[in-house]
Amino acid sequence: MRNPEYTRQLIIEKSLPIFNTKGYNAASLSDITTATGITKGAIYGNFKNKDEVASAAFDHASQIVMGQVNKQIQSRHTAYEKLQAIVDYYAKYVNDPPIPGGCPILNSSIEADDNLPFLKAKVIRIISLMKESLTKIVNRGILEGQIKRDVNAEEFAIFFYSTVEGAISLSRIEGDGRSYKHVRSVLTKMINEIKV
Amino acid sequence: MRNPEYTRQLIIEKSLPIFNTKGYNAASLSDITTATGITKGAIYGNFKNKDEVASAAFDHASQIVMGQVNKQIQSRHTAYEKLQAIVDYYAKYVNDPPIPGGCPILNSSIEADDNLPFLKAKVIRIISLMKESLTKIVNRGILEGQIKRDVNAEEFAIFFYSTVEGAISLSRIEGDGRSYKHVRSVLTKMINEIKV
DNA sequence: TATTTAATATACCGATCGGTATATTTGTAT
DNA sequence: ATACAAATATACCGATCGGTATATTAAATA
Repeated sequence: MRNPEYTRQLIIEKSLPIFNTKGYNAASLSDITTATGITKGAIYGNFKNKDEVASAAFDHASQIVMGQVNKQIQSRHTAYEKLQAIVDYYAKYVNDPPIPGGCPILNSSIEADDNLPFLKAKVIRIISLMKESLTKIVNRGILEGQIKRDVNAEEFAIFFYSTVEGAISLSRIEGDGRSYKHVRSVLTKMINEIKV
Repeated sequence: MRNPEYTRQLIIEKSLPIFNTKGYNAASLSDITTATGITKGAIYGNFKNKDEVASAAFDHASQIVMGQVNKQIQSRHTAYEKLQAIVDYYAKYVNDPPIPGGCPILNSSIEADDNLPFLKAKVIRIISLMKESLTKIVNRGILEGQIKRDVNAEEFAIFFYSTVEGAISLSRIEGDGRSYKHVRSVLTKMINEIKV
């Protein structure tokens, strides 16, 4: 009662930016109680433990990121427009990311790698989805005669995603978008080069 | 007495892999005392606080990485060979990095970004050195007629570094080198394309 | 409106954190 | 050999951690 679904959602939404900025270890339960205005009792009434909160928060983050990326993809009608739209979309991760703290996939990837197996599995899955989505764009582009037939779709997708994530991390730590702009420039050229 | 320089070095060398795998926050003083076999008294006799230990450890990491990269650079005599050697060098970061936990620059970049200003400054500096080093390779390559004159050296350097770091994070979380191999393949093509 | 039950708040737990004050040990110089 | 000083070890500090047991509150049912 007192709407546990709302409480659960409140916890997820308020804790996500905390996990994404401070990281899983540094984000404390008291950070979450402060941010939500509710108590530990309510948190542990809705989640088994801190891992489950972080897990749910990451799922929420994945949903946001994938949703926004898919929106970019669906609003364009050719493969090269879709790719360019994704590059442009990620530009905002430098100064105004959809979730404070930068890209949650990249952040969680680094932190979960050696220490958080429950998160690692989720990160791997969402990265796989991203790669798959990008690969499909290229492959469909080839089928529809927009992209050159000799392009290795999966290879291009992995390369594309690596470059974008790397550029975000670079520009974020530097605190300005110059590096990302340079990378964007190169990626734009590459997108144009694989056009038919 | 009892060789404080040795003790200091011991602390730095033993704490570095701990910081690099667990992250600054999760790495505890007791982790370090366990790894070194010395006590907190010895640590605080040689360092002001935990920040200073992490700071010194990161400096050590920077030295290792830059040293190994420079070794790759110096052992090749053309720009494209140098660039290819760097790509090949970073391949080992996936399964057998020089410092356990992956690339300390990337890891620290993500963790320091929003929370650790003392580390952030150091990360920015070492990234700047990496970019400068890569830019010089390309520029010198242009001057010596190995690289096409219309290549934007700084842009290529930033792009190159972003891609490599992104590829490492991808391959590390996935736990195998397939993604890195794909990225390597694309980068090799690009290196060949900027050759005269 | 009284009762029940689910949801949230409160109060507390042991463990561990970074850090410090002090005791002990060790090398050095006298 | 002894005294001194520097380096390290020990013992302790308050704060905070994640987590839990219990009390309180509020909605649903009757």
